[in-house]
Amino acid sequence: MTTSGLQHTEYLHQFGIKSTRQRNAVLDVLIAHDGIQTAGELYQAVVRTGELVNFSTVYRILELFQEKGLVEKSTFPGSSQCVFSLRKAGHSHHLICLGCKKTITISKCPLAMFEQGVAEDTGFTIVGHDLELYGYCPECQKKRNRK
Amino acid sequence: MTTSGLQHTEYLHQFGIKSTRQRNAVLDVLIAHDGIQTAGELYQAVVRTGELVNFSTVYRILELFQEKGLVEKSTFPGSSQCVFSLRKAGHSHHLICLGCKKTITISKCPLAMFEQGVAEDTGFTIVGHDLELYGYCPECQKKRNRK
DNA sequence: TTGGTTGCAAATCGTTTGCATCCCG
DNA sequence: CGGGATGCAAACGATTTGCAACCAA
Repeated sequence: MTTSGLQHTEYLHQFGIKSTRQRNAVLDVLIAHDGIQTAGELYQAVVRTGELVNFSTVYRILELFQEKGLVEKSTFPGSSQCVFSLRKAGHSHHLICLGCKKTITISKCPLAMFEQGVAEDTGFTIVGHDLELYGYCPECQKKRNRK
Repeated sequence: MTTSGLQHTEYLHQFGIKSTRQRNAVLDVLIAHDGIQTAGELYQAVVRTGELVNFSTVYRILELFQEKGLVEKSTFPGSSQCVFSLRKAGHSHHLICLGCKKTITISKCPLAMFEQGVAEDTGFTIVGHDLELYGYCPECQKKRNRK
């Protein structure tokens, strides 16, 4: 860990989250990796930074971060595994490469008007949606073509 | 079970699936329930019809049905549980009530053009997407307002 | 000081698998 | 009859929990 610890503390406080060594470490990893990762990958990454954090603590921290709106929990397409990502300002979605799991954050969301229409048609109050796009990134496309 | 067994057999054959007592029973439940359900709910429903089917068989059948394009596997928002639903003709999505889990199938999908734009921007080949809307149905809204 | 946070280990949940038996075609 | 389908029980991976020790405020 570097001098960023203090900044993390402030950042967490903004979300009403008490700062601890472990939470700073998890936040570090979330910031460093722009995209989605499973709890396991996140845990591995924390360990790699040299910080000692228990696996169940990682889960508890992720749950807390999610409640406070700092991270977003979603699901890797097809699998039943949860993935986590830092919530960006505003509303965004992910484009996920099925080959290498590379993730691109998409800040445009085409659903606002659509939701409104659906709400009118159904009488539902729509509070949100899950949207993930998936496909293959340029590199993985090449690999697939070679086969 | 009623006389529908024979119809189910034909239906399954259309998908290249051999008919068995257990598969007919699962298909029955899938047809009866318009919307998504977890493997567990589906299993319970099968048991309730009086058919004897093993839990792991249900999983195997659902996996097979999915491979053959008869059912769709997705994820319940927020949770890590898989849910299954009969695949409708064409492309569709679900609007899920967070209160009572009632599901409405939405046959419109606003993403085709959006995907094209994202593909051009990123160089990705986009092969699909997960989209689920969630909110509260009219009944559950009332319940919530009473609190 | 003290209530919230963590580590540890065990429990739990959903899902998958190996293998012997069974049944559809 | 034969190969695929099933039941059973055990394995499995991911996630959650109870409890005692610990630490940030």
